[in-house]
Amino acid sequence: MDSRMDPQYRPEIIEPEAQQHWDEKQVFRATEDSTKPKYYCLSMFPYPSGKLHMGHVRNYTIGDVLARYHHMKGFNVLQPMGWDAFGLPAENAALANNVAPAGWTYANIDYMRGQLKRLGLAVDWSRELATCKPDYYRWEQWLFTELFKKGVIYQKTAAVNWDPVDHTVLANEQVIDGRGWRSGALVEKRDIPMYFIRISAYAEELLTELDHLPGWPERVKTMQRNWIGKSFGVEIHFPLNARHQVGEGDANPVLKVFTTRADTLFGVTYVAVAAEHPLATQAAAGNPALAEFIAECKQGSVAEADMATMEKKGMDTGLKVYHPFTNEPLPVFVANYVLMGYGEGAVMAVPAHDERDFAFAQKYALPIKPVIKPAGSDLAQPLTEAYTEQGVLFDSGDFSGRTSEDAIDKIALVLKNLSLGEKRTTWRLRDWGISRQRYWGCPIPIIHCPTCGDVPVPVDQLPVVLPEDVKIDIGSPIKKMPSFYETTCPTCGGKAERETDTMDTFVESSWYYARYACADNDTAMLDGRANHWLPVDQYIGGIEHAILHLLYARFFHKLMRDVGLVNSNEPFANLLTQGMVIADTYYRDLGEGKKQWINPADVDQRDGIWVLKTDGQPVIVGGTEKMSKSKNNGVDPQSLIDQYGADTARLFMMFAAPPEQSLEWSDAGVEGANRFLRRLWKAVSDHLEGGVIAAYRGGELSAQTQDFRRQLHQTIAKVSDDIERRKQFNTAIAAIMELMNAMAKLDNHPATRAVKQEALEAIVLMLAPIVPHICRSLIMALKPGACLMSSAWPTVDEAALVRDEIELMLQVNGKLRGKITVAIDADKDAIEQTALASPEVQKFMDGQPAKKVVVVPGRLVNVVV
RNA sequence: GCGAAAGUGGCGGAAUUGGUAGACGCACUGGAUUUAGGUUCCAGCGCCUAUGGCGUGGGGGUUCGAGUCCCCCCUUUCGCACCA
Repeated sequence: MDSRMDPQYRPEIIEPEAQQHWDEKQVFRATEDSTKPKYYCLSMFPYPSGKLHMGHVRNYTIGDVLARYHHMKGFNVLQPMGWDAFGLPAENAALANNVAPAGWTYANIDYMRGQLKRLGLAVDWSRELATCKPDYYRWEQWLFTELFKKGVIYQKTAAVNWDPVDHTVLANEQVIDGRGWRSGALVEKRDIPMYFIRISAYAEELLTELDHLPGWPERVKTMQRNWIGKSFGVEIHFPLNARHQVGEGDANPVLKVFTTRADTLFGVTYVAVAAEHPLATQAAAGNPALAEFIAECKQGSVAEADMATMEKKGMDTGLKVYHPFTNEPLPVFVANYVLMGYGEGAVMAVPAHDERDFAFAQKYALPIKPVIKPAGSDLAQPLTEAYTEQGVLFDSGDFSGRTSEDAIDKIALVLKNLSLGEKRTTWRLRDWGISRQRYWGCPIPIIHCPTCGDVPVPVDQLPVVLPEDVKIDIGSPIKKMPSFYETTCPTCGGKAERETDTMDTFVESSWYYARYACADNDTAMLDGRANHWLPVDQYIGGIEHAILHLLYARFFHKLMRDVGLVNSNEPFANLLTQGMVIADTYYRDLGEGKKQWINPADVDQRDGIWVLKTDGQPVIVGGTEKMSKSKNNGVDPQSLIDQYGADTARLFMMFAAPPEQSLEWSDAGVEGANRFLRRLWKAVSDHLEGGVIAAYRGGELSAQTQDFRRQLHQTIAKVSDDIERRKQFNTAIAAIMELMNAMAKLDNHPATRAVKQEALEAIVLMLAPIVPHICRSLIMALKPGACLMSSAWPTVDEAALVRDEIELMLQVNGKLRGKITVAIDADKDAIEQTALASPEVQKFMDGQPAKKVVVVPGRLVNVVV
């Protein structure tokens, strides 16, 4: 093969050849082999939206590099792939194109599977799963019934976005500026019954276990901690009637509030309740204006970001509550910024020490009463803004003079003695509502019986199969399909109706990682193989999943543990959150604020200005944004692969940016990646023209070749560390490029050629996880008979790293002034003497002795004069 | 609004533990090769008033030494529970 090696790099020939070979030999098939350490490498599975986008290519290349690297390091690697196949886009596509969601989804899966295979991923396709298939979701339904029986799943009402024109529930993304996306009608909040999973019961464990996940990015853990939001505070009861003596509180009805700032209790000037609070409903009964205001509060979407940014409004209910200590009457307001779902749905308002309350008090001319001041100084009054720091109490009765921290404890104690409150822990985390009023999802396995109530579908009647042959209109077709919902009660045998809601698609993605271990099991959700492979050793996916998906999956793992399905506590040992793929945007102004977005592939730069290729007329350059349909700035990976091959696509993705950062698309960068691969091919081809030679095993080398060999082994050490520990592939590639540049300067003596053979073998193997197809061809050319998939990762020859001299930077007063060369074992005194004697230092000493000399071993000397 | 990150040449980025700022690549410039374009190869490439000085979003601080640590500010991005 060596002498007959094609002098041209032809990815269109070698890539299909390699893929066919791997496929036929089933080299990526994983079996439970306990003789080797296991490595379960998982990338977040794709939603089958139609075709692969660049984000997928990036995600799966990162995963593949890690999987292939660990394979070369001797691990038994599992890398599976599947489809997160239920979801809203299938219903939208069905409406737009008049096709059934199932057919659309399956066609997309088939197409995208082909695309993934063209990337050359080391995936075990025998474990492929799709969440929309009954053999997957039947186990989700089974677990639902188990959890329902345990009381972990329960029913209650919750607010949804209701479109009053289309008579349908809208997802948050279907609400645009408070209106339904299709009807344009003002959206309302509506309470409907839904099923909830008690994630709140696991809040403490979900929080504390974060401390035992060293392989997770700190920022993801911080976001999850904040999301769970454990806060220590005080529940305070405000009596609804004035008290005539202490201790009367017991029989007096109270309004409960929760606060983390009980120290500000004497600064309360009003209380505010949510629109849905019983007290608000009670007050509205005889107050039409208030009833109207409460109705107005129910307009708009349920999204928290919308609620938080809307104008803060309120209305006095006319009701009063009484301060638990001073017995002072306080007005009760209904406020649109108080959330019924958090704490007690009521807050005590302290305008002097809370920004929102301050703004609200100014708007409605409510009193602002400061009670906290910084330690050792006074507050400038009147306040121009809320003082939100903790400090020292004043004007607070017996508590004046205490610090905030001290006062919180003391106030809680006194309240407890009065039976008017106590210390409490609350959580921001709410139970997970999993009911969706949509069609394309996993049916909730519940039967509503007029006599027996909600009955879970018995195991022998599972799965409840979602009918796939349907016509899509506004609203879920199974809600209008008696053949689906008419049934009999499993308990009493009487007429009953099936639940027609489906589950949140986050449920499917909360346990798929475990199912890959035993996707072929048709008698149980999971078996012993799950415990062999779990936890996932490396999970890779977008940072946008930092909270919801990753928290739900952690939660589900604990649920599965507690029904005996898995024996570990956490699903993902190491997490890598990859950044977005972004690209420049181009547009033309159509007037009236409308823009025509133009794809980057259709523009060209001519004489410094960007023009549309088809008409040569200029276009406007927008910002660099996430690749998206709306900005038409997506670059199709398919055309990239067709033009340059999968290896170029993979190399560009890995080289352009470190995995956690966003990656900017660049046509020129792709060219550069391709150029490097052609140079690599040519380097091997040129080297082999000199004839077959064995890799260097020892013997005399010129100083230059010895230096190069040291660089080779330093590079092996660096690349291994970059991939394994730092997961920073761009610097690994850069180091290999540097090594290639250095190699090009070497001579062709036989000893040097042996070192080049050693270097090229190492370079090809180090690049193999990133660009496997070209490396398969090159290793076979370099070492006739070699097989890439059985080649081991190169090892560092410690002897090659030895050196006897080292260069130190020379600084004077912290500024670089020169360099000195010292023996590797030179001590501090010797280095200091060499530095002080150097002409660079003498120039600045001016005959004076040095004030100080700092020696940093192996790095630099700093002389202070 | 709340929570979390990130700002370094013309561009993407490097600098791993407070110790040579700008590795590697792109773009650009000059040269060689070529009928020409492309390719390939060689060299140069932070800025300035250039034997020196200034430079990591802006302002202050700690240190012999700061892109890195601390305080304040600005900008951008991500998430916010029914998009996945």
